[in-house]
Amino acid sequence: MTEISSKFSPQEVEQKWYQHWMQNGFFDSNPDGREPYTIVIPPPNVTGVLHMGHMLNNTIQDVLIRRARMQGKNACWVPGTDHASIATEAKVVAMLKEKGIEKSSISREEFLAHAWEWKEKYGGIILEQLKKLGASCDWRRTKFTMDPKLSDAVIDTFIQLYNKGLIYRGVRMVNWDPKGMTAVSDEEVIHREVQSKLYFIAYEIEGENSKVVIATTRPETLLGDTAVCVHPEDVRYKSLVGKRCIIPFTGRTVPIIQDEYVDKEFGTGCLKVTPAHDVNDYLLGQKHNLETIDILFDNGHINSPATPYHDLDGIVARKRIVKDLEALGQLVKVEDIKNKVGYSERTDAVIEPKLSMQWFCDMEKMSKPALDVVLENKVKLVPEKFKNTYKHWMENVHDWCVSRQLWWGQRIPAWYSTDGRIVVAKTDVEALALFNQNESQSAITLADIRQDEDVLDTWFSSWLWPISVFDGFENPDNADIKYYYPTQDLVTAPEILFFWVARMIIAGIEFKHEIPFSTVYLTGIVRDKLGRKMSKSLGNSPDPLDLIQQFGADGVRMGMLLCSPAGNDILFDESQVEQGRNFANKLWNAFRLVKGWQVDDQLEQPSLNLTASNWIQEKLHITIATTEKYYSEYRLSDAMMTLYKFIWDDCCSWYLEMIKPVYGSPIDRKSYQEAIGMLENIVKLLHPIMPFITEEIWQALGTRTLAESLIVAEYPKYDEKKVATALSSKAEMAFGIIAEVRNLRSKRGMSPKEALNLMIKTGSKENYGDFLEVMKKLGNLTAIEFVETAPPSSVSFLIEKDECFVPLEMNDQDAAAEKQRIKEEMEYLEGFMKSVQTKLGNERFVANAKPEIVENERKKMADAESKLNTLRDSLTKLNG
RNA sequence: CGGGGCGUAGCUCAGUUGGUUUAGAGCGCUGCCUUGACAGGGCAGAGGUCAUUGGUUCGAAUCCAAUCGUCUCGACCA
Repeated sequence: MTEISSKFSPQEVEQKWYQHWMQNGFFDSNPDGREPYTIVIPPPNVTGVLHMGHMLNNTIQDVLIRRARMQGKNACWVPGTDHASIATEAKVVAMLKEKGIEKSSISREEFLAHAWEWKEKYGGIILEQLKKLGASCDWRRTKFTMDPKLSDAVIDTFIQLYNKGLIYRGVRMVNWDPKGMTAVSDEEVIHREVQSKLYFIAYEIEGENSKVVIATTRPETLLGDTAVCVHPEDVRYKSLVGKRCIIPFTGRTVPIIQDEYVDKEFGTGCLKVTPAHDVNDYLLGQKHNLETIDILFDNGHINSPATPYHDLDGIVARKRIVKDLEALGQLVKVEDIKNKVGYSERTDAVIEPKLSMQWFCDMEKMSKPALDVVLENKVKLVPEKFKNTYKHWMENVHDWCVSRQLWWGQRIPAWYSTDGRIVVAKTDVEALALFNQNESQSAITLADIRQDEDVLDTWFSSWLWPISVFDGFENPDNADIKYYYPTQDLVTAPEILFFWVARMIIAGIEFKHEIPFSTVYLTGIVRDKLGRKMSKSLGNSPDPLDLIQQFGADGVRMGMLLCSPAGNDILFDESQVEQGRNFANKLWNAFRLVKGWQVDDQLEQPSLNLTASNWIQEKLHITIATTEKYYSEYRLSDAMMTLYKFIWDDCCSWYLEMIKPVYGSPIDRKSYQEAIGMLENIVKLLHPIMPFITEEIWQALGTRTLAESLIVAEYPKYDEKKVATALSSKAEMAFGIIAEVRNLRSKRGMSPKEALNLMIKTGSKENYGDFLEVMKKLGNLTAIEFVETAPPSSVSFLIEKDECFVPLEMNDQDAAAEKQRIKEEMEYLEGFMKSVQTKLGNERFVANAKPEIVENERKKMADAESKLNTLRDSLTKLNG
């Protein structure tokens, strides 16, 4: 046994077994007669590297998949990545810039060639990192949202929805990201409260020597003002309505109009209206037929050729305009104000509301059935509290802006003719045919049409994921899609419940007429121990691969699970993965102990070991039942903790200590084999959570064929017969006595090696019979006898209703301490009885409470009374 | 501003439709213990007016209301 290290070292073990599983195809799944269990991975961003959120999320998926596999299901975990159009395009643009190439100087085709090259080089990193974690994905099935088949699916569904009238093109106010130079969806805008300034600016009234003062946080937008608006009931401005005022720097005059939208209390009660750059102003503009003046270039620079601010950056222009207004005496005052500003999720640029021509997906009709399936629990959200959030969002959906002004992604299959017509078709040839189908006179040619320059939102690919990874669009009858769809569980972060989960449900129903998965497990957000979200900018996130290196993948997996109750955020602290590593080490040493025993075939099994074996079997099956229940409720951390306590406390602290032969002596064959069997059950139960160390121990416990690898071993099943022995409560009493005896030694400064005798005064000796030998061994007791009366000079303690005595020489000090102890115990009991008596003395309690509750209170009372009597007797004797 | 969640031991959390001892776990903490599987260990111990206030009830950590704190989602107040 000396050749087995006392410390478990994960590194080489992890690599060895991951290769073993991979090379022998244990992760692979093909349709067959078994029940399928399928998870599609939430495809990480192809530019991404593994962070703590991925670790948690993918650990949970792997636990579910490995457990299902051991339960005999056909487990299929489909991996892949998404193309993350904005993020990837930004990275490629940056890379090109470093090489001295401007995106604007190359063609779309050249750019895409660079992008693909970049993707091939860096795109697989995150998947390789998942392997370090132990993820048992079917890697043969790895998909990318821009794979030909998945792209075809995107284009085909776009065409299909367009033909159904669910996709349209229109000028709308969109969220413009001036850094990414693209529109983004509402969901990609993060609103943050910031400290801003509110500028009060005087506009001259045309033809009069008077002014009107407006208030704005964005003075530069005045260049695009096309009205000033007041509240119709605002008496202060009644006389101004219908007049015109002069917009500074532009020489333009705009009407003063009235609308109830204006808040009389805010600012001066006069609102400047810029329909091109504010959603509300846009609505006002439509209502009052106002002109729309777009004063921003796509890069956020001012587009106002007649003014000195032309082509200045928006922020620079703001400063200049404020300064110039001040010089003109038109800046009345500046106030500090807190307001919410939208930032781009991808580039962190300030979002500019901007009017532009975009493609939209009509969400209202499609979302209704997707709401119903969740409300009816056909798609179960775990934890359930997310149902509310989901409902609220689905009842207030807005149309989804699906076009992006980028090159990286699926190009929108819309074609424009030089005479201003639009068709949607898969290829230019098909488009041309559509253009010409009703043409009686001169048909147009390919040279007369051009394709839309924009690509589709990445989520327009991801929402098809559970179908497209199985080729369910092009080949709707193929074996995979028929077998694996709908999938079972989806594990993801609550942040993308709408971005992704809701849209997948919509797509599933729309295109497949079936929900894509039956359960959505929403993990918590990983935060640091101060409760802050982990982020690159804060630098508060540990590197997951460093953690694995330091604590082992098993330790990290277990550490993460232990502290992640469903749906609650997890406050990550390194001590948690340390706990995971320590647990792995504990298991390792239990294995080392058993493996090191000498076996003597001549030895009979002692009765002690038989009891131990029966008792631990009983505990094992209670544990199986408990974890089973927790898994069914997706309470993984509770399942984990149940196993932790079973293994550490029941198996290591009690069972192995019971059967452990004295140093240097051998063990009997039967006990040895039972111990090995117990270890085998433990590693099976633990394998989904800690795959590496368990496979290592499993393989070392016996000679295994390939097919007998732990990853495909049969998961232990609950057996009612095993708990019929009813040894648990007896064991608890024995353990209680052992603890009291140990405590007694400790309090008196005695060595654990000093043997003692024990006497028990009880009415039910049968409670002890099985465990007498256990008590002797673990309590270091020479003899245990049953007595009718208390022996002289002894320390006593109570176990349930029974009194136990340990005969000891008692000096006065000992006797006094003993008396004190008994008195304290009596006080506790008296207090307890008083509280029970209050209940029983209350007539209304006795009248109203359920009979069994009242009966139980009476029993509590009687038990306490009998204990109290026992203690009183002991005290009398001591006082003797 | 609106919706939702959460406040139980130093920390992270359990506590099942109100009653099983005067509330539990893991970690941490304190004391003691090392030739003997493991100091990444063993044994023992301390530690909580269940956020606050009121209500319903024979009985409340549990149900209701308000308050405070905290997190989260949503929103058009310039």
